[in-house]
This record gives sequence, C-alpha cells and structure tokens, in this order.
Amino acid sequence: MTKGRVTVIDIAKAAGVSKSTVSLVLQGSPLVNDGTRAKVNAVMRELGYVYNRGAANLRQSGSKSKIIGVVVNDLTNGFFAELAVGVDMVVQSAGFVQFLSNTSENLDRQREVIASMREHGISGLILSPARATEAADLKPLVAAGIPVVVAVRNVPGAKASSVVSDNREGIFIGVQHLVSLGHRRIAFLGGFRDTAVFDERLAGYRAAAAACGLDCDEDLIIDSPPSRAGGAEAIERALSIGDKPTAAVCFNDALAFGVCDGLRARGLEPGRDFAVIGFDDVIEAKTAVPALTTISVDPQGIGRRAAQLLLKQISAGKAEAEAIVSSVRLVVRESCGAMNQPLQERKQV
Amino acid sequence: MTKGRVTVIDIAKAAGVSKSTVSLVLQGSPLVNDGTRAKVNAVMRELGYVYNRGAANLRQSGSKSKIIGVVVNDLTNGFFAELAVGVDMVVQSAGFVQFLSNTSENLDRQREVIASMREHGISGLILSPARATEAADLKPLVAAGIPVVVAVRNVPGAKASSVVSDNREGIFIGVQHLVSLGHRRIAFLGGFRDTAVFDERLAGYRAAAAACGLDCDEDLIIDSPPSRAGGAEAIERALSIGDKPTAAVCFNDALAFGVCDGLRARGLEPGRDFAVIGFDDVIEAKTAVPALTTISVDPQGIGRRAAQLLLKQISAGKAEAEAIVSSVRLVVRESCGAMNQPLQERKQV
DNA sequence: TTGCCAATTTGGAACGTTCCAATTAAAAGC
DNA sequence: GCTTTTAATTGGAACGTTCCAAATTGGCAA
Repeated sequence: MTKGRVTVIDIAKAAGVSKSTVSLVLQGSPLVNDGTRAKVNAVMRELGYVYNRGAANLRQSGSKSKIIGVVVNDLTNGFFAELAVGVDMVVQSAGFVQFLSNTSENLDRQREVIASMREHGISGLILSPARATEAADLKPLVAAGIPVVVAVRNVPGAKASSVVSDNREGIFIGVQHLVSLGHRRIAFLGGFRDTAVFDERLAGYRAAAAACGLDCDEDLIIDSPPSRAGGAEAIERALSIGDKPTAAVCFNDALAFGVCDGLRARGLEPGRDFAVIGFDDVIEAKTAVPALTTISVDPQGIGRRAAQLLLKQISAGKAEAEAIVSSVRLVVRESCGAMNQPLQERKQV
Repeated sequence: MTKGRVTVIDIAKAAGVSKSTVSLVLQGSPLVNDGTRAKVNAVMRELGYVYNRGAANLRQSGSKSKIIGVVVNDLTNGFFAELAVGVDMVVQSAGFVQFLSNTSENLDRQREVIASMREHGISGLILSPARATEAADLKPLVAAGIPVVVAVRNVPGAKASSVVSDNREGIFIGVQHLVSLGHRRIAFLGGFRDTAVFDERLAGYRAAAAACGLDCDEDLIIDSPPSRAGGAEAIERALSIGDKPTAAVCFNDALAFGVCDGLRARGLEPGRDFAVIGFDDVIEAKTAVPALTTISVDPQGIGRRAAQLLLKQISAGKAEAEAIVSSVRLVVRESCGAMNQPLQERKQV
C-alpha cells in the first residue's frame, strides 16, 4: 500500500545494498555473496516485489523478451486448440509465456495480430496461417530477425521453418486401404485447390492410384469448401458422374461427415454402401455413426515440435529454416466398411 | 538494415521535428498540425518503424499495457477453447492482446502463470480457475488493483467479478423435464463435492425435487470424478441401491457418456431403458448415439461477457465486483427418451 | 509599436531495469 | 610492508517512450 509499485531501488534501500546488486540477484548471478543474496530475496518477498519485465526488455533490447507469439487460424476447431496446448507445454516449461490469438481465417486480422505482437516484442512466432497467407505477410518478421515457425499449413515461398503433417502419405495409405478392401473407383473429395495442403494430399492420391494401378480419372477429383456442407455438395457431384465411385478419401473429417449426410440423403449407408475415409481424426470421429475411419495426425505433437524448433532457433540466435513433417497413421473404424468384412480379411489390413 | 531498431528519435530526425512531436502523432493527439502529422506518418512507414509498447508502458506506468491475461484450466476441452475465443473477440476489437495460458487443472502451474503475467504487466485477468483455486490465489492481484474476472467456476470468497452459467437453473429444468416424462426416481450423478459448481447444481436438483414433490433420497446423490470413467462408476453405484432410479441428471456431458457406457454394460439402453441428461452441450453431444439430451451453456458468450466486464473495469479505474450469471437452456435429444414418446406428449415438453 | 492569445512545437526529466567500468575489501604472494 | 589477485559491490549511463513545463510562432487588437 505504498505509493507506486515497489522497484529494485526500494529493495536495494531496504536491504542496504545497491540496485546493481539487486539486479544481479534477480538474474541469479554467481557473483553475489550468498548472504547478500538471501537478504535481498527476503526483502523482496517481504515487500511483495514484482519483476518488471517490460523495463528489463527495454534495456537488454534484444530477443530476450520471453514472449512467444502463437497465432492460429481457428481456435474453435479442436485440432488447433490441441496445437496451442502442445505449444504451451514446451513454451511454459522453458520459462516463456505465450501470446495467443485467433484469426478466424481472416487475413486482415492476422496482419493486425502479428503487428501487435511485434510491438510487444515477441522473441518468436508460431503461426498456423490463415488461408491464402503469403510469404509477404511474414517478410517483415524474418527481415527483423524474428524466428518464425509455420505449423500445419505451409506458406509457399516463405523463408521460415515449418512443421506440417505428412499429407501426402496420409492420403496415400487411405487410398491403399480402400484398395485393399476391394475398391477400384475411389474419389478424392473436397478442399480448396489453391492451398498447399490440397496439393500435397492430391499428390498422395495420385501416387497411390499409380501404385495400385487405378486409372486416375480426373472426374473423381472434386474440390469444395472443406466443411460439412461442402462434403454434401462434393458427394452429390461425385455420384452424378457416369462411372460412379464406390469409395472416397476426404479432405478432412468435417467434410467426411458431410459426405455421410449426402450419402444418406441418397439412401446410401456410409460404411455399407459406400466407403468414406476422413483426415485429421477430430474428437467426434470416434463417436459418430458410423464411426469415421480417418487419418490421425497429432496436433499436440505438432505444437510441441514447432515450439521446440522455435526455441532452438531463438537460443541459436539465427538458424536457417528447417522443415519437419509429422507422421500420420490410419485409424480404421466403421465408415470404410472394413468392419463388415469377415474377420480373417480384416486381419490383413 | 541500420544498426538497431528504428526509434522515435530516428523518425524525428528524418522528419525534421522533435521526438515529442512524433510521440504526439503516435498517440493521435489533436495538438499536432495536419501537415506535420502526415509527414511524420510517411517517414514512419518509410523507415519501417515499429512501436515499442514496452517502453511506452514503462513511462505511463499504469494499467495501460493493452495486455489482458487469460488463464484457462483446460484448453483441450472444447468448452474452454470456445471461452477463450469469446474473450479474444472482444479483447482484440478493443485493441488489446491476450496472453493465454493453459493450466491443465494444475494449481502450481496456475500460480506460475499468473505470476508471469503480472511481471508482464497485464492490465486485467480473466481466469477460468483450476480446481481448488482459493481466494488467496487471487489476493495479490486484486491488492495490486488489477481487475480480475473469474469465469465458469466461482472462487468462493474472492473479491473478484464473475461470469458463470446458471448451474442451479440448468439442473432444475433438467429434473423438471425428466419428471414431465414420468420419472420419479431421478439420480444426481458425478462431480466433486468440494466445488462451488457442484453445490450450485446440487441445489438445483434439490429445489426441483422439492418443487415436483419428489422425495429427495440421499442415496440418489452420487459424487465421482466428472469424467467418462467417473460416469461409468457412478451409474454402477446408482443401480446397486435398493430402490433404483430410472433417470439421471449428470454433472457434465463427459460423465453422461460414461453413464451410457455403464448402462450398456448392464444391458440397458440409454434413452429407452433409462433416461440420461448431461450438462454443457459439448460438440459430441449431438453426434453421439444416442444423441445426448443436455443443458446447453454458451461458453463463447461467457467469454465475451467476461471480457466486456473486464474492459469496463479497466477503463473505470476501479469498479466493485460484479456477478453475472449466464442463462442456460435444455436441448432435448434422444438420451432422455423424449423421442420415444407419442408426439402429442412431446409437444408439452 | 507592444502585448496577448491560440496554435504548435520542444527539450529535458522521468519510468525500472541491465550493463559497463570502476571501486572497495579482503586475501594472498613477494 | 607493499603490490597483486580475487571476490563482491557499486554508480551512472543507457534502453525508447511519455509527460510536463516552457518556448516558439504568427496573428490580431490596443
């Protein structure tokens, strides 16, 4: 209840030392005598001192702010929430705090948020970019020597590190699984064609088709918004072509649910009459009916790895960009129809 | 690519004015001549100036930091993620940024995180407290005159504002609904007895029982961890008593799912042989089988309100504590059995 | 001319820390 | 006893901003 806040000078006065000594104690310097250190610490506790990081950052004007920025495109989505949690885990235990903001896929907001974080002197940024983010959006950051790690979605051309899941491989094993269940006409449904993730997943589809000797009919590749509604729309189009598919790999789980809706609207039961595979393994995937077969990625793991990479770059001063791909795995549930097969066949999967 | 970062003094030199003038421009003061302002702004853009909020905060040593801290107990849980998003929405549009951290229900971590936020000079805190948080944990904050709003869970005895959902009313209407479906033996399952939320919900249960003329048998009140496993355990105990219940209101949705598991393990089908009502309306509630009848609360709305309240208190300098209760509503789905009833009866619900 | 007013602008002194060079105190070497 | 070494401490100058009181304009009435 003194006038203002209690500063290092107040501590110094009360402990009978100089402010410099108090500062040394604060930084855990070995130069200071144990007795003095104890005394100073005692006084600090007594007076209820709280460290002013702002002032400290000002002086040691560098990347020592102990703040790392985290910007995600959709925190409502459990996937990205998990990502943020993963980041928080490693960031917190390294004594940093995280500035977290949500852009809701809005590029302008993303710019604002990043600018604001710069003003606050973040020492690094982890970004799960909003759709259509360009390298130019990250340019000022990297130019200022602030390490940036993009996660989940790549930003083409950006000179930043990245941690993304193995999109190509994921769709590849999905298609492979469907082929092993006897499907030959397999559609690739959903997603925006102008995104890097789409490209990678489509590449996986093409590679699998080639590997399994399927003819890769362009009619079977259908883009649409990666949402539930987009899924219903996509399956509608897929079933309107001449030589109909009997199975589909979907851009993500939300879209796969929409595909299930669309199938039912046509009187087809997903998992029995048509095989569906999603991507992401969101939390609802296992409780939905039918339970969704999907490609599981580990968002929390991606978050952790992104944070580790960022911290490494921060402490290294300046490291060159590094790209990590996080592996994925197929989770077989009901929507692919595998559960309908006789047991001896299922064991082969 | 000059030596260090570009400061207000660099701008002043380049624009041929004094640093004070630049500062005035920065703050949008009406004192400065339009021509000068334009000139300064141009130079700032040209030199790539970035505002140093840390330095500013240092001078105007007050609650002007434009940072608000948000601490949630479990970001993995979609409920709290939504809360954070709600907060972010209003906080961002007020020109603040949010420091978000996750405590994972860990009290020590919560303390660390709050301390860290204080060091960074947050101008307010929104806290969804970890279990067993005590008023003492918030004491230093409020003593320092930092506005605090607790959300979702109340902290008994804390001199802080709060935004919580109407727990009492929620369980009340849940029980009432079950009674309207003909149930007389209704259990209250799950939750930790030492929490404020438990008390409120139990009070709702008791009030509804009294209002509907049920005999409120203490055997029907069973506490357990509010998790899926805890639900299975709770229903097990509930069905082992002499005069078995035919329905249950559950502490939350996760627990309700566990109750469904436990019922099935006993050969009972939830929704047909036993009515189950959850609380929270998590995202899986509508896709589960049977779809869960539950009390819907609006976490994003709570977040928004909490943020608005906090901002109000920040700008007001010092306002006294205020308590907001956020209303809830019953979402009737399948697990309560209402869908099995003839249509004319359902309309009464 | 002189004085006065409004409109702009400005130099320093903060803010709370860290860092540097310099100082002091005590111990050690000759 | 005198220098040298080591250990511990210290004052003052930064850091980049805001704020205050004061100064500089130009116009305009007396």
